[in-house]
Amino acid sequence: MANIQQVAEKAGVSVATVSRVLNHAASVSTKTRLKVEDAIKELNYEPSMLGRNLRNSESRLLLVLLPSISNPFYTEIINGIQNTAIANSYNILLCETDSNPQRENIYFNMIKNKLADGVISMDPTVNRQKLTELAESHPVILCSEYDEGGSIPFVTIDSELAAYQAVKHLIRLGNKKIALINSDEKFLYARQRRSGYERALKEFNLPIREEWIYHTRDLEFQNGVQAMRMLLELEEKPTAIFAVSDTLAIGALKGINGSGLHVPNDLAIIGFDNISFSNMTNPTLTTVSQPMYKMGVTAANMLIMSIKGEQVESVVLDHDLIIRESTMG
Amino acid sequence: MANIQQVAEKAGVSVATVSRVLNHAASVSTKTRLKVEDAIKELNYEPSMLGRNLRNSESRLLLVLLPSISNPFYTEIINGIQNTAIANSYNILLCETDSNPQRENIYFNMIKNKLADGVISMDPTVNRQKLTELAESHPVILCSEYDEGGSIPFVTIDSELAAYQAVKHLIRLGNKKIALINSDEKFLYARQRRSGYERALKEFNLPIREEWIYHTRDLEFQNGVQAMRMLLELEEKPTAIFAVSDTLAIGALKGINGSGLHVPNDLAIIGFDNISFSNMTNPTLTTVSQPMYKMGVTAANMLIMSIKGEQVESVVLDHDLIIRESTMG
DNA sequence: AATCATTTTGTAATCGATTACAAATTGCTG
DNA sequence: CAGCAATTTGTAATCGATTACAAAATGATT
Repeated sequence: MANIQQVAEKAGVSVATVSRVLNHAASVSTKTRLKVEDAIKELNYEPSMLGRNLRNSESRLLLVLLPSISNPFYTEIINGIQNTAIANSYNILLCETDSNPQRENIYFNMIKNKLADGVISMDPTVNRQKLTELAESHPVILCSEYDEGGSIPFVTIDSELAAYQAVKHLIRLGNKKIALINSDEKFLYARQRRSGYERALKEFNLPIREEWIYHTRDLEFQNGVQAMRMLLELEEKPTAIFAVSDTLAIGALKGINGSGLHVPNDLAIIGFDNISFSNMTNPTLTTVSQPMYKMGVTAANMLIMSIKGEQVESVVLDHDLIIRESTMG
Repeated sequence: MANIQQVAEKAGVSVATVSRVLNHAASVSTKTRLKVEDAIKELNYEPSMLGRNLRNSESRLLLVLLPSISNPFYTEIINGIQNTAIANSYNILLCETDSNPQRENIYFNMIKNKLADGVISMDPTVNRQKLTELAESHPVILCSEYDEGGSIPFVTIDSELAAYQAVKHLIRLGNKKIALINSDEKFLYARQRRSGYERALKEFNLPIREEWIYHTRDLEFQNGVQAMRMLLELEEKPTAIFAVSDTLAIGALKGINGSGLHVPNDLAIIGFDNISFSNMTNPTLTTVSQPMYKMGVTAANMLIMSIKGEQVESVVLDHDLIIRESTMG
């Protein structure tokens, strides 16, 4: 791989001139520009990002932190981020943290070391303290999960309201015994969705029963299967389920199918996220749709503004309740 | 962010000594080492990857190219890659190419520019010519999809054999009319799986009928639904389906369920990949299991060896047929 | 205390780019 | 063609690390 020095020699000019050609500086005569361009082509030269970044302190790379790529929820968000990034001549690097602090550290260092210009974090398990610290000197945006009262700009939806509306939909269908399959309430969205769930129940004077609230360890299908198994063993079984993610809801659906009961006739079920698979289940899954692509676009735009040094405001986007077969009993 | 210069000043030593401490060189006296370590802590210093990489021509970063993160097939492979990388103090960056040559280029440049030390490509649509060119001077490993007769080391399974066995299983169950839902045959795996399908049919003297072979554009669920819709409109309908990916098979399952037919009683179905969803469908899906985690581990090990300058040989791993409800008619 | 071997530290070049400033070239005018 | 302004090009410092080599410090031996 040739370097700028060799190009300069071949073209019979100085490295400064080559650099000017590379950066489309106006002050290069057509004649020398052509000479340099020929040399570049002949040597198959491409400028080193490393040298350039070191000098410029900019990489035009954006980091996207996510806990696990196995959750299809992130797919569309990433598309939105990527398209927006590319439109602004940035590129993205996906970083799977596996909720592992050591890995987080590595990626944080990439930011500190100017290997990347900014970061969008979608990892709810990320170390808040460290992220806040990083955000003091580097551009950081939170996407989907955020910090109440924190200082980092975020883009998200109103989880509480979405949960409230979902549960209200179940109540309107005549359900009085509604279970919640929640994830760990260390996550803000989990607390908010529980709160929306309870608000709806209260509004219709339905009791909030602890045994109908199940907390899963992760968001894998298997956790949903497990949750449903527990709920079906109760003396007083629920007639409807609200799960805080589609993966859990699909697991629950599986659990119900396995027990001989029927969805939606015996049990109605609502998920959250509208992942592509939620439309492939039998029956198809009623779910809350987050504007994932738009979230990605918004987060990327906010980050790019932030890199430019502009102030950015947090954004709350709209959601939709997508009614499908699993609540058409 | 402090630099090595400031640490040296604070500790009252030269930058060389600081660098030696950072790299655990033996020739530093305990006294000065402690001084330097104190200074590092006090200044909250972390070495710049940029400066270091520029000098060392090594980044300890591995690139993983994949066409789309929405395909769950890649999830486990990536886990294998990541764990292996970390065990060897490498890190990985996930690069979604979207089968877009421009994006590919960007990531190829990262390699050329020493922003990353090597690349594992899982993208069957990647530009072979360019990749081969890159592989002449940089470590490259192909994972899953590969090049027949190419020079780049790969890790994969025997797709032809797997398809042959899957179709033979359908034949043994008494099926005589077996359809193939294939993807675009520009992909090697698609040609191989078709070939295995045909070998099984021939062996049992069953006719190969073009109208029972459907080619999809992509591997999305929706493509499977569409394929099934076409197959069910045929005058002579198949009694069994072999789909070259679980996503297609799940889509097909959906298409069958929607038509009032029953799996496995009316139609048996086999997928390919054993993605986590395949166990969540109703009925659960019989499928060919690729040793995805192991593929990831193997590919990463091969790449790391290759970076070290060692010669590596291509590997073909074993697969399994996982028999579930969709073929238990 | 002088000598020499060994250990420890420092100096300065290097990686590949960018850019302020200086220097050279060009073009124009009288 | 001298003189000056405008344009074009080159020189050298810079970003932040590593490391060959030189220099200094330490310790052992006589």
